[in-house]
Amino acid sequence: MPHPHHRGHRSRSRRRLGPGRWQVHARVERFVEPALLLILRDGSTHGYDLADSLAGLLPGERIDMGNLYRMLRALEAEGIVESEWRDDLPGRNRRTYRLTEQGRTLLDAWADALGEANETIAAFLGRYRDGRET
Amino acid sequence: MPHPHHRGHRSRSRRRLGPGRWQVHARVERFVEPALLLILRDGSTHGYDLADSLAGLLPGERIDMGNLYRMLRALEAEGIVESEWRDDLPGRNRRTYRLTEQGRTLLDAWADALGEANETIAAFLGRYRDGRET
DNA sequence: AATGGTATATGTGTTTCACATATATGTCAA
DNA sequence: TTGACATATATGTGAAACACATATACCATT
Repeated sequence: MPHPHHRGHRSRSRRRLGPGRWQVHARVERFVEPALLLILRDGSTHGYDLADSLAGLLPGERIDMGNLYRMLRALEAEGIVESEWRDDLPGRNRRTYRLTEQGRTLLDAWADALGEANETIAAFLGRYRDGRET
Repeated sequence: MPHPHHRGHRSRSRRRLGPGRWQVHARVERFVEPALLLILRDGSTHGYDLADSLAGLLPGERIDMGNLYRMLRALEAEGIVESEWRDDLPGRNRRTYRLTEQGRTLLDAWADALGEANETIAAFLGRYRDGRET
């Protein structure tokens, strides 16, 4: 039984590579949520299958199944998604999720917000490049 | 003396407005850091003044002075920025920051990462709109 | 001397998240 | 038929990022 001990404190967005070298990763907070909603808008599925679909929308991100299921249950408690146990399908039983009307509304709100975020980032990059070119 | 009690748990990225209505805010994690570095690349200043400049890069965000100063001190500990106390300037004493070589390298890494994030968001929005148009 | 703006901090609880672990079932091969 | 492995759905837990509150001190103006 190996000691967990003190696993070195790592930032989520920055990882040290060497003196003065950082591997940086820019993440949108809670981005799995809108990704989930978008996938469910295009057809209902179950949690485990959602992980595969998420990989396409989240390049370079590792999908955490634990947090994914937690999020699905939270979304259901809020009326964003609805689920149903299916035992008629091949393979073992699974819970199938679909988007509600409220979920659709929330997806639209996320799309607006992500559009704004994109403009904010674009403005940053514009100013960044302005300074480089001179 | 008012009780802090249980201040209702608020998400940073979602705020309830009514049943089925959410105010959504898409944020890039740790975005103040690259913003800070970009501002310092274009000229050194002190913390309090940085807050004003940050407002331009972070539309709709409230700048937290406490966390801002904490971040500046952390960046200095990592060699990303350097600071100097100035008592020769008008007004009260203040600590003036400037970007180091390492800081410049980190800024470049952030710019790369933010470019990727923008593409990820754009891909999301593309798929979102594809579904709407049909 | 009191008020208010400037300037730099620390304290602290919540949310988000990474990583570990638990549990049960279906499939396939030795 | 047992063992290994993939499928499928969860819970436990600690750390990082952050929002909000508070502290301190100086300067200018009334």
